[in-house]
Amino acid sequence: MTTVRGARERARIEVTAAIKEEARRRLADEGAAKLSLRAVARELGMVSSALYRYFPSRDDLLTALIIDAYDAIGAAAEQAAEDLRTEPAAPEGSPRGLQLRRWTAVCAAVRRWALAHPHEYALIYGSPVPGYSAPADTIGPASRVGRVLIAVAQDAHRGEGLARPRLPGALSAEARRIGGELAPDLPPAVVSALVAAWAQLFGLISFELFGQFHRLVEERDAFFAHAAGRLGAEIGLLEPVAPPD
Amino acid sequence: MTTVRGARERARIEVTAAIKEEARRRLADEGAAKLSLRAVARELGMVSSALYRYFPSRDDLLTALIIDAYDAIGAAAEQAAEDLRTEPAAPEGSPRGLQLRRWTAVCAAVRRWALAHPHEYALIYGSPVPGYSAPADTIGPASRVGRVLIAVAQDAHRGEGLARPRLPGALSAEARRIGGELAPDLPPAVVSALVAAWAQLFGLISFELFGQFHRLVEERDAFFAHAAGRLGAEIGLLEPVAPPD
DNA sequence: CACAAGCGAGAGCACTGCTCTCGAATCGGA
DNA sequence: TCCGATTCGAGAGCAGTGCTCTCGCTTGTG
Repeated sequence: MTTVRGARERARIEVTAAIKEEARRRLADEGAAKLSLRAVARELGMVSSALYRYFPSRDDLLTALIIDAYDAIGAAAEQAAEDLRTEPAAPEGSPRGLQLRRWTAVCAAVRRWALAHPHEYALIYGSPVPGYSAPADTIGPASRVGRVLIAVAQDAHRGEGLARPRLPGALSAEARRIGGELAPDLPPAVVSALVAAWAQLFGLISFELFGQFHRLVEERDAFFAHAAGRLGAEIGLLEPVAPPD
Repeated sequence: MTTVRGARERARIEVTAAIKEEARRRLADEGAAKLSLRAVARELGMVSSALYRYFPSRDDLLTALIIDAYDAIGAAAEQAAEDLRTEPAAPEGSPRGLQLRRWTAVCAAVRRWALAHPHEYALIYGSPVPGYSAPADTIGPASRVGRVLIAVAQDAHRGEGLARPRLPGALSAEARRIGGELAPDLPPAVVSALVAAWAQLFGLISFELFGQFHRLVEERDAFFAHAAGRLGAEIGLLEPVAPPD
């Protein structure tokens, strides 16, 4: 990619990384709202004004953290999808069963990352920060998880097809437009269901993480796994055999 | 309820209301993170220290706003459910169809309130504020929307029943526990689906409100209506007639 | 080698949440 | 009616914040 030209540039990269690292640490301790540039600088043994050589404002630091967080949660999702790209050991289970397992595995990986990095998750999927509107740099990384979900749906569709009821007229055109850019091979009904499932997935995670399930849902792993499976069913990833009775 | 005893108490109530009103105004302008007690006090023509007679800290002011917001969005949901308690004009449509319409109407009302009060919505369903853990006063108001969703499901179940596939073992006991407190008459599978649908509903709303649908979903009313209908189907609120082919 | 660019340090400004003290207004009981 | 107690607004003050500007020192480049 970009090559390091000299000692100055190398130092700049290292200091930038150290600032983000320390900021992430303080973020995990006290949350985004209490994250202060001065405290980060103090902890790094530099004076606050020096930090402005690396990030022009507090919002720019937060933006960098947001991009990193999107990348990290996207990488977790991609890794989970990659791990199940081919049938592992057990030979039983149809290809469609495999894609459903992939789907729930991706959902579980996203949730796992969120539980492990609650404040970074809140940074990207909680309320947008003060008067802050996402700059263009974030939209790429922000779509990584969505792209993984699309890829799983595409693999399943290439396998044996995803059947969904057709959509109301207005939505059908909309779904065709969305699908045209992201997944031209998928039926509009699947595209529409995918977008909804994508949002709903983060609804489940956010409610768990932000305390709405407090004293309500206890068996959270099982609850989430089941709900993720239902989301998969909603986009057409059905279990191969429907158990009779 | 509580009666006003004298001029002092009446003044206190009025000033408290004025502070919250002004705080809400500034909240809508600049978001929760930039809401400052001093600015509120300044706008009200009082000195900042005087404001502490009414709210011991900034977090307490935010807590009051949170409770009000939960109450407002809960009231919006309750109103929508009440409006459709009995079949309006059109006589066609089975009772189950009515409950599905009630369900989507409640979802739409919640979304409408969120779109009209984005910052207040972010306050309650966005990231929890700085190191702030919800005090006990909020859990009552926080559950109003959920209770409305439960009530619609209960009315539908009393009508002609809600059929849901049974749950995996671990979840069945969990759903029975949850249902025991909130809706003893509902089958565990419905309870479980309700909790998931509740979280997923706010996933849809949050993604729209927090900009994740930017340049992705354009026909948002139609998209949401359809997704809310699918959520209703997920708890067993099926359309009376399944269109063949 | 000289010039320019990058960098850290320090001072400073306007702002914040919050505390404390001090009078004035108000209330309740005798 | 009066008087002590409570409540309240005003002001000063403290520690902390984001951010700017200036001043030298260091480092890379022509």
